[in-house]
Amino acid sequence: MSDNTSLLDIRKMRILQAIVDDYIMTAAPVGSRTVSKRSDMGLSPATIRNEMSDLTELGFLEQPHTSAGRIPSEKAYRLYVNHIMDQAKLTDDEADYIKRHLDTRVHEVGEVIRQTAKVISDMTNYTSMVLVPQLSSMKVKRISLIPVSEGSAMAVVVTNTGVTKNSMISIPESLSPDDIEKISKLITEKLDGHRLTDAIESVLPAIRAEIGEQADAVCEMLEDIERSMSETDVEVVGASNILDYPEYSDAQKARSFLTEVETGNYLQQVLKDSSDVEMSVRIGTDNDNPDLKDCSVITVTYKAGGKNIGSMGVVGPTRMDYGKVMAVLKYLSNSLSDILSKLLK
Amino acid sequence: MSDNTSLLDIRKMRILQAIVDDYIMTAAPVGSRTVSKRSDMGLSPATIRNEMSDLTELGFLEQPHTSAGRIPSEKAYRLYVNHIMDQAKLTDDEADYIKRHLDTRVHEVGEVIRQTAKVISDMTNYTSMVLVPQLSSMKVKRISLIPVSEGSAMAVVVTNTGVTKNSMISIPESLSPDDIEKISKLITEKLDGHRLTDAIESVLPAIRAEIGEQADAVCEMLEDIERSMSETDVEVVGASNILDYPEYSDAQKARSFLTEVETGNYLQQVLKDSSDVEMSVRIGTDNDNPDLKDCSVITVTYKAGGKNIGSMGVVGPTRMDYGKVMAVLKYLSNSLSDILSKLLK
DNA sequence: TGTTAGCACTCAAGGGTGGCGAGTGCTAAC
DNA sequence: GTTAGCACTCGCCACCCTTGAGTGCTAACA
Repeated sequence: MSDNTSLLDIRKMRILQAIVDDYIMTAAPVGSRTVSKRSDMGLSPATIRNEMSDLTELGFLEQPHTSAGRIPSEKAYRLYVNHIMDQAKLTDDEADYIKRHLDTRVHEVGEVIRQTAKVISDMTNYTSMVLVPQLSSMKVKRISLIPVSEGSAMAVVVTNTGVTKNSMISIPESLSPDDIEKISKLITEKLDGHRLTDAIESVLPAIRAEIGEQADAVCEMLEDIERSMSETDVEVVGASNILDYPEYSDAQKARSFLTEVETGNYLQQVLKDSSDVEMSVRIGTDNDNPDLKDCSVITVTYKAGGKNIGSMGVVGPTRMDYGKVMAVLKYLSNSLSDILSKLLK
Repeated sequence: MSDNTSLLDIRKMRILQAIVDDYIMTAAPVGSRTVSKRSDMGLSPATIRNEMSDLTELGFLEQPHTSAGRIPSEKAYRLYVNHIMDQAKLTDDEADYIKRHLDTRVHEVGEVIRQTAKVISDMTNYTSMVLVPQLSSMKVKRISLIPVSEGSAMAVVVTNTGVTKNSMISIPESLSPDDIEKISKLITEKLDGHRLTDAIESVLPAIRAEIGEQADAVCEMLEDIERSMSETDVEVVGASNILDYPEYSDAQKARSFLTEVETGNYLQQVLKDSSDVEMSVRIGTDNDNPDLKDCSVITVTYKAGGKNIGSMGVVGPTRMDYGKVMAVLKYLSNSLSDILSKLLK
């Protein structure tokens, strides 16, 4: 991958940068004259043409048809992101915008997540997505069971970091509300400090010892809780932004993008898969999802208390303003981590 | 409104019906020949033309340009929905589809709501929305406060119908977890059988009498709970379906529709406003929202235990298959009411 | 040897033209 | 009251031509 660098001399790199930069702005094939006109280039169109011809041969550029300009290939975007691109910094205005819109007084995790997704989407004008903090890696502080009706209860799990999640579970009819309260206390006591995923193996024996008769029922409940807690939620904002980009002016293309985003399965998987790499960039067919073959997905992680607890990202056309998006995501990763670290203290 | 009926003789009505039916199917202006060819009409194009000319004068039809056919006006859709349209019944296949896809074994309200929204959208191919059951009209059975971290707790409200809702609230630092548990028991006891909205006026004095010192803090908490509980959630599915209709092939139009649906404020308001009329139909500019001026919104209510507890509906182009949508919604209103009545018993 | 000017060539996009067909309104006859 | 006939309108489409942006190649130049 990084061998690519040695394949290209500095001039080719600069020309490729010019082409990618221009194409990201305009979505129109870039011609030699356009590149040559860039003040800092100092080469005639003819020379540029020769270089562009080489770049095409090397697989970095493509030609929609003979007499059109060139457009960058996926390979070009990868090189661009890894070696060429200017690392953008946010302007003061942009940093300001984030500060004003991430309200640190909000005291609910879900609300902060939604705000963050909104800010990402507003600043980049692409589709943003934020995974809500994952419980699986955290330690349980408390599990409350609240009787709701015959045969059902709400389970609320609170972790040591203060992240909460709740879900309805079914309970055996044989358990009275009092029993439930007792069990609720008991499992909180036993699970305190353990991961939920370890619950069944490590803690159940102890529970079984104390409540012989109902043990099976409790075991089932715990499994139920564990199952529902491992379900992930993801907040998606700005899906319709895609319609601002001419490559999606075709209703059919837009439709398949939006359907994919609406169901969200693939993107959720990407966020989960990337939740341990600080920043990941998937360009075009890196996404093994045909509906997103002309899209790029960039993700970053966020932390609380120094530990990764979730990830967030952006989906947009392959012709994406990588510099800007990466800068925004990096900045917001820090902001969100700060806020959550305080919030979940 | 129903005066319109007397303005039109039966033949005009039948012609108008033919035109609306055809336009709903094809989205193309309907000409006199097309109407005449309908087997049951038995009139020549020329006669139809005369009638169409009258209908245009009366404001039921519009002409995009001289030599095009006619398209129905909003006024025509209103007449069509109220007096002309054949009341469609679902086919056996469709009823079957619903039975198979509304899994009655699911025991969580939220999940049932999501399924319902999905089914509506799949069957109609428009955008569906379902308001989750509203607590405001129900009586409280239990309020649990679960300490999460210093200064914050999760409040879980359970109503007598078994609907639950939870939210984070902030609590005074001075309250210990034990205090919270005590208060949780106390307010459950006092509020049992009351509406949450009455809580503060009717119940607080009693609470105040029992816990003098912390009463203000508790009062604030209750207000906080009440506020967050009155927030409504709405499940929206199938927004991208709009791209299947040629009137939204223009990216700009599609964009404004999708943005409006994505933020959801207006539609949420409509659902809330219509939560006491069995079925409501808003056609075009009935929606005082410029982004939806070419859309129609149809809503129905659903019940549990004989009482309206929420509403759901469909948004789509004004050229909407009203008969089908109304049939689907009516059927699903019953199904959902049945399921919820059992679920929330 | 690298750079550049010149030139012939390609091809998409845009504008103009004309025919086609769906539709209308009017009139006159049944 | 209904209908056939007819002249007229106008959007759509296919066709053609022009334009212009862009290319590749070649030959000359530093």
